[in-house]
Amino acid sequence: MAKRKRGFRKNVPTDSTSIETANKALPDQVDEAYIVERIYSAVMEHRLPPAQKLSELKLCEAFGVGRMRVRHALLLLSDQGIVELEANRGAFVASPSPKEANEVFDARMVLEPAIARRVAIETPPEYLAMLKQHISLEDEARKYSRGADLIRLSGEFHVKVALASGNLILRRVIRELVTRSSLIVGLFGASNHMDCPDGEHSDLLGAIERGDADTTASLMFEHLRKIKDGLDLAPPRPKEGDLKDILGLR
Amino acid sequence: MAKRKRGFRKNVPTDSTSIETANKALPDQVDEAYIVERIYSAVMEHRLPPAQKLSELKLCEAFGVGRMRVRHALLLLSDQGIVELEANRGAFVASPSPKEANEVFDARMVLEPAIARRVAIETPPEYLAMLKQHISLEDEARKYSRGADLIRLSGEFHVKVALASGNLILRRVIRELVTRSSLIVGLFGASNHMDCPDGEHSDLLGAIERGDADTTASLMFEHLRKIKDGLDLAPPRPKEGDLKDILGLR
DNA sequence: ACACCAAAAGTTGTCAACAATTTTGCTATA
DNA sequence: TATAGCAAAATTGTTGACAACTTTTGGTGT
Repeated sequence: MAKRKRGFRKNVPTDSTSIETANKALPDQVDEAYIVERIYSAVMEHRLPPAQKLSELKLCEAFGVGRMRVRHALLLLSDQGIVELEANRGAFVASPSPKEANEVFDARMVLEPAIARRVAIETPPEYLAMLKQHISLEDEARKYSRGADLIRLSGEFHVKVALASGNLILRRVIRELVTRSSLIVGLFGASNHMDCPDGEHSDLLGAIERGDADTTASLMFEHLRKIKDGLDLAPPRPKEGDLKDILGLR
Repeated sequence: MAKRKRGFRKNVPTDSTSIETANKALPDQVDEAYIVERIYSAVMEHRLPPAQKLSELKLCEAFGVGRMRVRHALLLLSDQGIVELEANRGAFVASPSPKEANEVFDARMVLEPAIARRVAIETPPEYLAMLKQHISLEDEARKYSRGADLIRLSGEFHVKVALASGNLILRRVIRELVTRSSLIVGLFGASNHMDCPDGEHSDLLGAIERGDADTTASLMFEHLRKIKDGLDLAPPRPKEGDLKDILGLR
């Protein structure tokens, strides 16, 4: 990512927007990477819904930066499938089609078991501790029914497993896919959907701790399959033109 | 990627640069994706060496576009580790450190066997034909000692295996890693280095055709290990300041 | 001859104005 | 009242000028 030396902000917004929900102070230097991170987070926490318009002006005000920074960030996000750019119409949070959704989960079911297997074979102890702590956070969120936190944590677990490989490239790949999955779950998740069924992360960690590579891989695979099966991808969502069909007019 | 409707070029360059080697006519619409593709290709064919300066002005002339397009392309490339941006100094073809090189091959050795396994389990016939044809291209290049072609084809084979999964996300991930590998081989490849040893791609395809998933995965793993072992990653390359050490002065 | 400093040249980063397009709101007409 | 057409407003895309920084060049003094 680009390095910035002289990244001075011009004006700090007084109000917080839908993206800057928590009244966190903005960092001294707001660069493209920071904006990308914040949008990633907002998507992961289901605060930015699919197809949400991302107006340049609003983002400029939210982050207190010029339009260029925002456009750069949106370009990067679009390259990763998190945002869709339409010429002269602006940027929108991606709204994956069922076909794309299939592709994302298909990719995850190929990649994540392999990564998890590798983690099971050899995990630096500090990463094991991180995973353990993460699961206790999940338990706590579940215990106190903090739904929003649980959603975020469920996704983050997968990212942390990838991180536990010690390889930042793998983390990056999985983070991208997990974020897109978050959009997909928001779109296609049934009402009674569970993002990551209760004990499964815990079972996975157990297999990793035992160094049981095969079990780890197959647990990860089944775990993802279960999530995917919980989605309702069958009927392709109707296009704009089919509005009449949706509303039963015709 | 951003869609463009009115992408008119302003002036077509008369000379061809190091990037625009083949005197191919530029497409009507030169968008960011096209520039990115061309730089990808140039890196894969070892025509753009690591640390090569990518001047905005020269790229503008080469592609006949405004500075904005070029900057967008460079930003995307830097996000993928193909290009490094230094503030106020410009863009350079990435020059991976031994540590990064390790990380890239490490990631490939985790991901590619899993992808290859999946391809072995189920390959649409049209992709099988594509892989076969590709190997015959490689054979031809070897036969007539077309070294430059062989380098490019060796890398492309891995991308095509990923493509044979039918999943474009997987293709994208592997393409990024293969391109970075091309830089790494250029930097750390021993003089007698073989990018992809002779018969190995052929063996791999054989295992895929037989549907032998386990063999496919392990062949891919060993293949990558062999390539990595052919590199000389041991001594971290000296930094600029250590020039005296290199020249034996001090 | 060499180190040091200053000016100049060249390149990148930023901004603001403008152009192009889409969206919105209004008006006239059937 | 509903609709088509048109004008205004809002938003995005692009360009060119300028500012900030780096590198090179040339000069000066020791």
